[in-house]
Amino acid sequence: MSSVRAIADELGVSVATVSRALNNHPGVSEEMRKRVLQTADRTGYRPSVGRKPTNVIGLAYPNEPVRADFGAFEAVLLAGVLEGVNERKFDLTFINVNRDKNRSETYEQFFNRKGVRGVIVRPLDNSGMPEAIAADGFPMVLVADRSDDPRVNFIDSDSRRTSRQAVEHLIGLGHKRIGLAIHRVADSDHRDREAGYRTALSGAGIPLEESLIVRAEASPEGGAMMLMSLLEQETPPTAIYFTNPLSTVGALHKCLQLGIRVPKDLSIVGFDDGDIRMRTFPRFTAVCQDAQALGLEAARWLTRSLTGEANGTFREIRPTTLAVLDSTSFPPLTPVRLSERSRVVQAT
Amino acid sequence: MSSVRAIADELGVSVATVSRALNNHPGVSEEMRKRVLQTADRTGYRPSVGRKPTNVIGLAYPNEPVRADFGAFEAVLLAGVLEGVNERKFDLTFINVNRDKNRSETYEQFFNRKGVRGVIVRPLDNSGMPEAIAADGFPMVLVADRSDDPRVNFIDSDSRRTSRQAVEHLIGLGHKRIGLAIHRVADSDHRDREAGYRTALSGAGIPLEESLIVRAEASPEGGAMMLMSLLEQETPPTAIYFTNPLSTVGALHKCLQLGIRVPKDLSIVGFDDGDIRMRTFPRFTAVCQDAQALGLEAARWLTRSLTGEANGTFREIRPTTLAVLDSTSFPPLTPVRLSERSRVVQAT
DNA sequence: CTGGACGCTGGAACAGTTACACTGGCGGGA
DNA sequence: TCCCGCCAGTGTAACTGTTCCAGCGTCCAG
Repeated sequence: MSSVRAIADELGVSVATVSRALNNHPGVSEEMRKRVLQTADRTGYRPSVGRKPTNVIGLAYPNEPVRADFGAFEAVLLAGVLEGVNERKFDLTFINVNRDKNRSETYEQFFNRKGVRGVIVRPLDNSGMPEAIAADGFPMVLVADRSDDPRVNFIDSDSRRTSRQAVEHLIGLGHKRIGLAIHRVADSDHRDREAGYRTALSGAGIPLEESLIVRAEASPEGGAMMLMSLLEQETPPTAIYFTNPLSTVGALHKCLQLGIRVPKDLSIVGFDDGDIRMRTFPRFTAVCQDAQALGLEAARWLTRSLTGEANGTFREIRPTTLAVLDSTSFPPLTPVRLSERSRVVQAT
Repeated sequence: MSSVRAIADELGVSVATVSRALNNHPGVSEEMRKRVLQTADRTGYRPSVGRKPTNVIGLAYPNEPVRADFGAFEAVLLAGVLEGVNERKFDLTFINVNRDKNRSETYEQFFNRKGVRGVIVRPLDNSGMPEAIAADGFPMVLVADRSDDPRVNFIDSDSRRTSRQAVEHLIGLGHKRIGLAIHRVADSDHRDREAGYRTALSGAGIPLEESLIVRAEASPEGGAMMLMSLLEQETPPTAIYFTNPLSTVGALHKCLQLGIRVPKDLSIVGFDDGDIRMRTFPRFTAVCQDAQALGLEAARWLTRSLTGEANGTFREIRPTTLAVLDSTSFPPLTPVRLSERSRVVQAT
């Protein structure tokens, strides 16, 4: 293991210069900084202040500032992560990567500077950050997403299979026209859910109609909008799969408002990260993702990996489950259709 | 500012002994540890590893492990705290006090060892922890609770006044029998809400009936239970104040299940930390606490205090607000009463 | 009585950071 | 042209705290 003094000796400079270069302090030339960083990287330098080991892992958010709309999913995920790090008596700290990371430092240097031994990465966009961290050789695990890069450890849930089951459940009840209400941005989760939907339809020989697929924000308002937009069509669907908890809640709320009886008039399958499906009326049939388990297992593996109890790469895809509750039933004799003025009318 | 070497010189011992004593390492006599700690306390010892300043504040939870039932309130509060620490480019780390704090070390030593410059304290019981931290002189702010100790900085919201307004709102609509559904453990929040209820009733000259006050867990199930228990009474209330978001959600859900029309058959006032009141059916009239602002202002003050932009003590009581939505109306001609078998019947 | 185990302590070497001094190049004014 | 001052860049040394290993005394078993 190299030290600032080893690096200083090798380059023929002083430890002060090395320290300044490593910490992005002013007063050191760009040329010298580059040489120091190269040597540090090559010799595998890790700072160890006073040799004291610190048992902290970071929760790395790429976006700044950390999302204000701290939704249910994030909260449940966090609860799992906290439980997981607690098992090995690690601490958890939030790290705002975009805010603090210097352009010229590697991820390994950045996280070392932050004093964490490993990171749980929660990406919100396609930044390539997980791959870059893994390439730097820093202990990491990506949570609630996946990567093709073989160096990236991750845990994700696959909602494709269960999404297919959910739609097949609707088909089995007799539904022929099934809508899909999906998040506007197509991350891997929502691609899975759409793929499951398409597979179920084609498996049952039901022709796919692009007009039955609508997109909006993953919010209650978005859910209400997608519901309306589907039910205002000429021949509306008799069942809808909402691929997101918040949009499901919004749609169910709108149904109560409009007097649409679920599941008598319309069947709804939703998506659930926690237990929201139990709190709506009616309780809704849902594709369920155990967000807490995702965070728990990610933190567990990372901490065990750091204590030497685990090794190798970690690539886990957890299945989701289908919970059939009260929002799905047989299709109505006459499907519900909304007029332009958002009033309930009977379809012809 | 003293250092381990200064303490060692003063006591005539070695720095190794001082370091061991300060970090609760084995291999140092209890007598020696006590002397070292006394001297450290007296000279105002603060560790500064390599003189590197660290801008981290801790979120101190007294209970272990950190609550698994990470509810909406905690999540919203945390979102505010994260936003607040972000403003001054501080980091946030979770600190599990019961898990890590050694019995023989002071809070100041403990937090210094953890590497945080200040703490936001979120107590879940009457542990006396906030007072002890303040007595140690460590920068702290208590959030979502208050203390009589003049050294304790805190931010809390006062739901007493608005609770009174809420009940007066019901009285103004013509309600005479108003139930109170309250959390089983009487923390300062729930004491406020009960006090507001009592004040409103006595102000309107309505005699208080203890049978109209019921207590249960702050959960959807608890809310449903309290609803049932109130509506099964001989002369049930025509309006109920649920002092907690989750119990309100549970009660409204139960009403939909039982066919009780809110607000036509029964008026309900709830409590909201975020925007849950907008997601239920009907949207419920609520005493609203801005949990995000609580966390935001706590973090803001603490970080500003650490950067020298603020000083003095911080004691803020934020008012709650009454949001009148769709769950409150005039009392019904014949109040709803539930039989023992939980079926809707008409009261005589 | 003696040897080993053990508890406690100190010396020294280690980790990284930073105040201060120094050097050399550059520009501007006499 | 020359000299002074400034400034960027670097080194020296002093500082922070931690830990390995040796030493010293005590106590107990053989």
